[in-house]
Amino acid sequence: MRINTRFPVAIHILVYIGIHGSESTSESIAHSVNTNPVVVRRLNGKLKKAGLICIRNGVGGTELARSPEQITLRDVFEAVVEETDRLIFDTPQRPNPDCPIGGNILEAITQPLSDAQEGLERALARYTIRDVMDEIERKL
Amino acid sequence: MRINTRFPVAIHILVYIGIHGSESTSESIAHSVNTNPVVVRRLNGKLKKAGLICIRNGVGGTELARSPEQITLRDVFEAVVEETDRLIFDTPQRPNPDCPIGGNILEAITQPLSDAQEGLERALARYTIRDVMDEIERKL
DNA sequence: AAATGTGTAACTACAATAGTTTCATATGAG
DNA sequence: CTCATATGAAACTATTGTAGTTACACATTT
Repeated sequence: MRINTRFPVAIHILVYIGIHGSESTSESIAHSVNTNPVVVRRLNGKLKKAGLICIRNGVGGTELARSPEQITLRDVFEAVVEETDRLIFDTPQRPNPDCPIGGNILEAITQPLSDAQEGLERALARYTIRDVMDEIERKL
Repeated sequence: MRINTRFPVAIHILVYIGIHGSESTSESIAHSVNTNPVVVRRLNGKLKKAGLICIRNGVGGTELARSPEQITLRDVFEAVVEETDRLIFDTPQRPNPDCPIGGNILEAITQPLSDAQEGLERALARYTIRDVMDEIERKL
C-alpha cells in the first residue's frame, strides 16, 4: 500500500485549526500531533494549495479557508495524496509484455482499481471536518 | 499508503491459473509476472490459505479452488492484505495524549476510515477473476 | 531593526518489501 | 527405490518511501 499517515495527520491538523483558530502555528499543531513542526508545514503546504486553509506568512498562524462543515474528508484525501500515487494500488513494475496475460493485465485491472478508489473516496465524502470535531468534543 | 503491489500481482496469478490451469507452476507464473518464483510462491501461500487455489506439492502445479466467476477481487484483496494492515490507512504513531485533540483523534476517525475501506472493498466485490480474464481475452 | 513563523532544501533513520539464494521436503516417473 | 522436479520456508540484500531533523532564507508585524 501507498497510503501513508499523511491523511490522518492532515485531518488532525484541520480539526486542530478548526478548534483553535488563527492561534494555530506549525509549532502548536506539531505539539498536538506529537511530531516535528516541519512535518506539519509540509502538510500545511498541501492543504493550502488545495484551498482548505489560509496561512499567514511572517507573523504566522493558520485558518480554515472555509467552514469545517464544508470540508469533506474526501477534500482532505485529495489534498494530501500525491499526484503520482493517485491510485492507491501500486501496479507491478513490469509484467512480461511477451506474455498475452502479462501484456494486458495492467489495462484489464484499471477499471476495477479505479472503481475501488472511487468507492473509497465516495465514503470519505460523507464525512466533514465538523463531524470529526463533534466526535472529539463529544468525548470531552 | 500501505497497499502494495501484492494485490495486482495476486490477480495476475489467479488469471494466469484460470487460463493455463494445472500447468501453472511458480516458475511459469513468475515468467508471466516477470518476477522471481519465490515471490509467486509467497503469494500462492496466501491464496491457498484463503481457499482460492489448490497447490500440488512435490510434482507441482496449481488450480483454482473454485471457478473464476466465483472469485471476487474482494476475496483476493482480503487474501493478500496482512492482518496487521487490514486498515489501509496508517494512523500516526502517537498523537499527544495530553492534548484533548491528540488524545481523541484516533478514535474519532475510526468510523470514517473503516467506512472508506468498506466502500473500497464493496467496489472490488463487483468484479471477479472471470471479468479480468474476459477483459484480457477481448484484447487478444 | 528585532522577533517570530513560514517555506524549503538537504540529510538521516527507519520500515516495508521485492528480489534472491539456499536447502529441506514432498511427490510422481522411471 | 531413486531421481527429477516443484513447493515451502528461512535468511539475507537492495531499494524505496517517508517521518523526522537541521539549517537557513524569506516574510511580516511591532
